[in-house]
Amino acid sequence: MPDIAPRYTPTEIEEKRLKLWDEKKPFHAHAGAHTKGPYTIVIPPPNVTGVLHMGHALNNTLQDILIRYKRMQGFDALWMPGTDHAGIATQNVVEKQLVKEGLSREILGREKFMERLWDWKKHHGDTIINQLHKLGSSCDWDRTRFTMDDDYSHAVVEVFVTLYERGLIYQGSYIINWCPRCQTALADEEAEHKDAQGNLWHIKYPLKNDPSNFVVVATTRPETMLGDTAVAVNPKDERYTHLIGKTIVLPLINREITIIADDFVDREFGSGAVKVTPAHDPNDFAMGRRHNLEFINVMHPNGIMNHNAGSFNSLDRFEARQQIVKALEEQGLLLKIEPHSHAVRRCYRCDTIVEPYLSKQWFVKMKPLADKALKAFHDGDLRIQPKRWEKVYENWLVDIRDWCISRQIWWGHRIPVWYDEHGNHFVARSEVDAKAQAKARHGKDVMLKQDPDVLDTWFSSWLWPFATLGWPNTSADLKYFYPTATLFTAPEIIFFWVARMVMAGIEFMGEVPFKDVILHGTVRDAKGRKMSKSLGNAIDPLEIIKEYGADALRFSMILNSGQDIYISKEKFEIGRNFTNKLWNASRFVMMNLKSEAKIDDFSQIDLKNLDTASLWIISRYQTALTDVTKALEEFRYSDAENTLYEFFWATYCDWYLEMIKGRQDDINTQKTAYLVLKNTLKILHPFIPFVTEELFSYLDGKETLLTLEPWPLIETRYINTAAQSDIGTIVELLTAVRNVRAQWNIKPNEPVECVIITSESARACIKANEAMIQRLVKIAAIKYESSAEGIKNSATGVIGEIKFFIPLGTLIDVAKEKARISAEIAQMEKSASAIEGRLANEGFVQKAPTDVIEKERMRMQELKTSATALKKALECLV
RNA sequence: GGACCCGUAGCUCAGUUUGGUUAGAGCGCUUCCUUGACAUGGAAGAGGUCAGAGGUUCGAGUCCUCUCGGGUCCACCA
Repeated sequence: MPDIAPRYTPTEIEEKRLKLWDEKKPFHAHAGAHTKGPYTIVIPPPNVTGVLHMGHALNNTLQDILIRYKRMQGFDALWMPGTDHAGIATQNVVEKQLVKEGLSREILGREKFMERLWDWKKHHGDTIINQLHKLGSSCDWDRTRFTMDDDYSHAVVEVFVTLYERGLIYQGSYIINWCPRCQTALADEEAEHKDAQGNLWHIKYPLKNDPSNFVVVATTRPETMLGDTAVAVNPKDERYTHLIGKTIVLPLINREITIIADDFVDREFGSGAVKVTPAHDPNDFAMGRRHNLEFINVMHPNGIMNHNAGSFNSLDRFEARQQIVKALEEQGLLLKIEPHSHAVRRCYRCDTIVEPYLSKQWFVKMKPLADKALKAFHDGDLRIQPKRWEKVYENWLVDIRDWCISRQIWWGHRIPVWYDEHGNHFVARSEVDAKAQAKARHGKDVMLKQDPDVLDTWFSSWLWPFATLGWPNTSADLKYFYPTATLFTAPEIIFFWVARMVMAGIEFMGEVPFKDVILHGTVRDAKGRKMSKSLGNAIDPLEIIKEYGADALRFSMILNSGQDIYISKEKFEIGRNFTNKLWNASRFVMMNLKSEAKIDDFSQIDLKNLDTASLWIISRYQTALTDVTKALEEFRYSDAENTLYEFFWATYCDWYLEMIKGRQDDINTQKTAYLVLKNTLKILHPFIPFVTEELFSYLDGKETLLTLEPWPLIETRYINTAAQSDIGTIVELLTAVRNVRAQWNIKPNEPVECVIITSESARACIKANEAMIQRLVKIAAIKYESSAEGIKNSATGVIGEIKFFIPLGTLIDVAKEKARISAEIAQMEKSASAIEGRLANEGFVQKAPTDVIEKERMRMQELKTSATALKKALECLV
């Protein structure tokens, strides 16, 4: 192996690593390869239309950290990758292309259009997968699935048919959310509420028998009045009781409608009378059913008024609105226009205002599914983090409404339903099955036509955790790797995806699809705005990778992640600087490293002859490892990185490597520096996989696939414990400094660095005064042994022994130092008297718990003695 | 209209669950330093009425109420 290159070039080494990983396939998971069992996660499948954005980068980095960690722990760690066909989104993209060519899907016809879509998928659909790959995601790439793969589609059909057979899928005419631009039905979740400034138009509806009298109705959508088939009032509303049953002549088209009474009507709102348009409003639809009203549809699916609109036929719905208002005004039927802000539903894909529209669609009956998902949650089969999202999940399931799953587009899973010429439907797994059913029904072969619609995208994604493993076929993999362990995703899709996956998992696998759901924040710019292309504030992850490296991208992002993540380009310098530091420190350790120093285990270090700084770093390393492991177990990745950043940079580099300069010939020191670095690289690997593996391979002297290396063991014997105080040690320590100065001939104003090993009892006291002592004598590190046995194992075997080495050249200003210490003494005395005051307070003594009082008393004692000791210490400074 | 989250140093956040040391960290900033691992570096330092008001308490960043500011999710009053 050649030496580590003097300069760190992320792009180069990342390419090299990716190539190696593609070749060796270390991410491939075999059922039963390891004793620890399976650990599965599935990727939230990105859309095939997508290009990598920061949200993906975050989501996938989190998953990669988890799965690499689990792999190193010895699990059969499977990360299932794949993409979603994203029905409407993808169809829109291709339709836009067609427009450029002067074509449309109607011109092309279904078959040709589908070809174009598959073509598009083939050439662009894997873009995002390649980009995730670049990020270092350790997915089992050979298993990459697509929601429209043959076997996956098979699963979708199976689910549809099974649910139908279980009575959980039905067809019906209802008011659904209709996007006039995409010309398809949308689920409730796909029609987003957005506030809009509109008007409330108050319109006079004349009575038939008394045309000079009116009922006033208010509406935000005047164009729908053409489809009115009643006016409703509250039965308890005295203003109107005499009018119930009377006839009204609907203005503009002079159709006669009746005044009905319905409890739904709010007497307080508007005029207290409501126009009823059963074909264009969900409430009115319900009223229409209750009162057997006529359903008059006044619009074409594209939002253009139809023949029922009389003279407004062929106008766009918003144009019609204006014309109608104008006409009403001219006829003196417009009472007033009131500004009114309300929420309007818009298509989540194209932002077009959604029209409540009456049509025949397929629905999933959600209540029975939701109840099971709720029960699983209440039974603790499912945990959601952060906890505040639990309620969101719960509420949605409690108030759940049926799910409209048919879409009037072509890109997607065709609904497995066939119709005969009478309109009877046959739900079947295949056309052959459907034909057989029809034959049984009619006693002869009949012509069947398949439903032209396709299924909602989420009707396939909700099967993702098990359909990717081959369901409905029972494979060994499915049995072994299901259920998955943890799901990392964005809170936006709790309803769309998470809750529905839980339902499908329980319904078809009899088990929740994952134990833990971790919902992470949104990536925002420095000003807190969502990153989006349209705002122009998006930072392209690929650009960051190119400039700083994927490791830097990953590291910076996770380090920055709080609830939401605020990112600007400069933030990525932290990651770049850190990886660069890692590189240089490794170079330093490798300089003049003897080959026998290349060890794998701490037991190969002769602790008895080890310098104290090395003992200290081993202990600090063990502490860091413990903290990081704990943080990883609790999904606190930002904390884990912080610990590592601190440990490696501030502790290992700034202190330890500086301290051992000059004694690097010592084989034990070399061993320690080497092994601690090597293990730190391991611990850092899940976070920054490229640079750690590259450096590890240099250190190891051979190509190593770090993700297959075992996670380092926590060796508690190297970890120090806390204890009580022994103020004498400080005095002893400071006196010793004087002696050492004399012995080593160091000038009085020249500070020295030292590491001490001391008894457990001195810890608290030294700890409390560490800052001051460091200034005074530069205590680099303190090693504590907590028991007699520990002391026996320690390098010196002597309690309270103080070792000094490495005089520093930096001068300090003694007078300034004295002033500082005096200030500290004053501070301590102040604190002590504050506690004294508290202890003198009757209320405190009477009401505070005794252990608190005891603690306070001890603290005051400590402060007092510390202050005394420091006063003595001042005398040391000549 | 309902529910939730956030407000702590110039910036990003810990700390609040269970009230009890002198409220912490990183970045940034200031000053100084560098000829051999690293200026993508090293050392030292300044910087906070814990959004505001009131309450509970011997004691509040932490618990309660309200106000202000920022954000998110849900929602069929036309």
